Amino acid sequence: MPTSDKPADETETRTPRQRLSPDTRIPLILDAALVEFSARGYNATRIDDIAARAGLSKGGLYAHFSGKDKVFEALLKRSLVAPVLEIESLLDHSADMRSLIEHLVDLLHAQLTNPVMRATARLLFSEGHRLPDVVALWRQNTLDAMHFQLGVLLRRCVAQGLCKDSAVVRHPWLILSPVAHTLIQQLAFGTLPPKELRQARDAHVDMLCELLLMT
Amino acid sequence: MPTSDKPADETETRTPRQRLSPDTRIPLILDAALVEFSARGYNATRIDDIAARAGLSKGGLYAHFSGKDKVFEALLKRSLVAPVLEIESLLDHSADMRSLIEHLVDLLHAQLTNPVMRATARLLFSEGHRLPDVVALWRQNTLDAMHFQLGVLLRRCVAQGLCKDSAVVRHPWLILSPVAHTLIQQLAFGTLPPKELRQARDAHVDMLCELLLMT
DNA sequence: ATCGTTACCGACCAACTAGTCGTTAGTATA
DNA sequence: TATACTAACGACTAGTTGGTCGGTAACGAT
Repeated sequence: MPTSDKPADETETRTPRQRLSPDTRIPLILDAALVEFSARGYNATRIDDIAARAGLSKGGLYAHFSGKDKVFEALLKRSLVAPVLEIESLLDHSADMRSLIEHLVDLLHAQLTNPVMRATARLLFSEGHRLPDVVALWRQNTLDAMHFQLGVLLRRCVAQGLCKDSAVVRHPWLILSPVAHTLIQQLAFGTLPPKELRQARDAHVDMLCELLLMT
Repeated sequence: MPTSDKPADETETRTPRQRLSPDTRIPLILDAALVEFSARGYNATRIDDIAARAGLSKGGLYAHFSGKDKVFEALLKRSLVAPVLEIESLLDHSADMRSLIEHLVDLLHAQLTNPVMRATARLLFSEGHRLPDVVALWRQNTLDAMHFQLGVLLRRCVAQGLCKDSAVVRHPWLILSPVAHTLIQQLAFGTLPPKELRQARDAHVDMLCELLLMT
């Protein structure tokens, strides 16, 4: 029996070589980068780790991206396109104000439990200063757009006599703020138990009902 | 004129050697570490940078701390002792509910504009996972304590007939949440212009008045 | 003055890692 | 099957940085 050309006790699975087109490989790399970057931050993440998770070697990765920072940039830019809030789906409930509020809060909290969104948010806060223009773009496309849409929606409800003209109608970001609080807790303390999340959701609904519902 | 023993164009001020007692040097090191860590994150910060900002060399720094992680730990632990909210100062205003609310919101927003607090918060979110026990301690000492104190205060106001029994009385964290929203914006987008900060403050007051004031 | 203590210096080392590049091997086309 | 193309490999380089250590100098005590 000939001795193998590799040490015989190699238990690792040596996937021979997987050749993929850039269109399928690049998303794999970005998925891997999201996991690695958000787990350890930009500097502590090694290119080799991203490459390994994406199923290729560092050299292979450099065939698709010219540097670590380019991977990071592409990663954040990809997350720009995701719509955060589909206001349209709220219109189905616009007859009953309470169910509209509940649906809205549920939509917001669903974002909180989305791991991809959480990872992106963590990167945005801790490493966003590397790409100020991308962050500014995200602010426009996501945060400001959300505030605007909420404002339009609520003012229409007021005009239709469905709800009171409250401070949160004039300042729609107040509606989002309880979610910001929960997000901060999740970033600082890790995932919250479902019970606490449900309580946060209910408290949020209570407050909005108190502010908006006609007595 | 004899040539100096150093290159003549050395413009840097070579402070000969400043010998300080640990009691005065260590705070200097932690101050420097807060600036450096919060500006660039844990991994991107070099020991030499902290040392230079603290006015000594790397070797000198290692006379006080046995490693980079120990500096970081001492830094976060120091910030634990700072009281975040002096509930007592609110009691002076407890006669007039509106002025109590305004004073409370002003206290919270003052924290937001405190650069030390902002830097600590940034570190807590982006690098807190390195020291989970310190973070847990911070949660107990600061966040939970604040929620508790707010709850006590508000329930007393309700009992005295000063304000309504609102959702925010049952869930005091809702009162803090607009501040969380502003904090997130500051972390992601840098310092906000004073005008926006004032608008956020006013909106916050408006909402709380709407929720709490007897009509 | 001298002596002991210790905060501090700075050259050095060892480990780590971003990025390079000549080579290898899948895949498509003829 | 032969050939061209290119995704992928992996050993290597160059630069960076956490940590060490023998020595130096400031300061208090006698």
